[in-house]
Amino acid sequence: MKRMTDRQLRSAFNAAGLRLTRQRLLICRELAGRYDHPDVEHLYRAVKPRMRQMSLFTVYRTMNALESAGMAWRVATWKGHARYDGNVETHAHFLCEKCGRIDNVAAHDACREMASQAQKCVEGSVRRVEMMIVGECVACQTAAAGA
Amino acid sequence: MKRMTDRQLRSAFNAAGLRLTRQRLLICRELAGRYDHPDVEHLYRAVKPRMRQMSLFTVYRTMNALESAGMAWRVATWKGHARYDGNVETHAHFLCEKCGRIDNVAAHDACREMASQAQKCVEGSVRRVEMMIVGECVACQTAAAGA
DNA sequence: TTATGTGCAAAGGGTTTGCCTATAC
DNA sequence: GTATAGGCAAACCCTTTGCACATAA
Repeated sequence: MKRMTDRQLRSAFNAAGLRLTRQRLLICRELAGRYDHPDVEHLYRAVKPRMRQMSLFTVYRTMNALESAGMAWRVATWKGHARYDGNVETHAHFLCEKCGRIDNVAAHDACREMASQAQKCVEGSVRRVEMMIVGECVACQTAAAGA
Repeated sequence: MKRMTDRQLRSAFNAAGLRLTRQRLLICRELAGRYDHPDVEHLYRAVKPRMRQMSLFTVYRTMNALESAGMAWRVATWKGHARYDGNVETHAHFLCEKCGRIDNVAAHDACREMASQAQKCVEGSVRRVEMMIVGECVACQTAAAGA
């Protein structure tokens, strides 16, 4: 999600037919400030201390709403957990299969190529493009070598 | 999975420390003959009539084994179902968010670019690259327009 | 022969849904 | 004021695991 004032965020929500509640505002702010592509559980744990009555269910529902509105992307599933990204522009990720770490990747050329080609390659409509490099991160490689 | 004789398939399994059982053979053959990226349930339904004692659990375990061995890829998750592909070369997919249809996509240039760049873009090791175009297929667009 | 895989049942765990209350518009 | 969202609990459903038996090597 791009840097937005509360007012801009409210407009974005309303344009999507959604209301901007205090819970949703807090979740959006948390997601926008993160680059680790958190799952629902992590978002909940980060946000709960700042709002006592925040519930895990609300985070689930908020993420579904954001995804439907195109304001956030479900970028991967790791060990059954959905992982989210507030950055809704075509960009690539690296997923470590061992620890689940997801990094942004600067594969600009490939992303440009894919973004520009996507619509020509398919019959239907294109909503977004996901590019993921799957492997093992350095930390896990080091740990495995040491063990 | 490439076209293989039973003998070649057995060698591939054994090289991965796996045994080629009648169940696994049947599942592999089914997966190799499909281009719709089936989930476990669909594989099971296709294979069950040809082997009475085949169990759903075995399909789950077989797919996990194939994935670990790099003989099949879990290419997407749709509505909580893991979807599999026997073709383990870098290629792109189109996923229809409405109906879950997954097609192969001929985005050769982008795939080549991504495959050649991937290792340069990340610190860790690269196991595979997934490229997915997400949108709505023509059938669903038509259905929506007609409704 | 012996480690590996299968079948079954039951548990596990992330996610969704129904209902009532609270709140954004 | 009214439709929408939150809170809670219970249900859902895909998937995994433990154990005894079967089987590939």
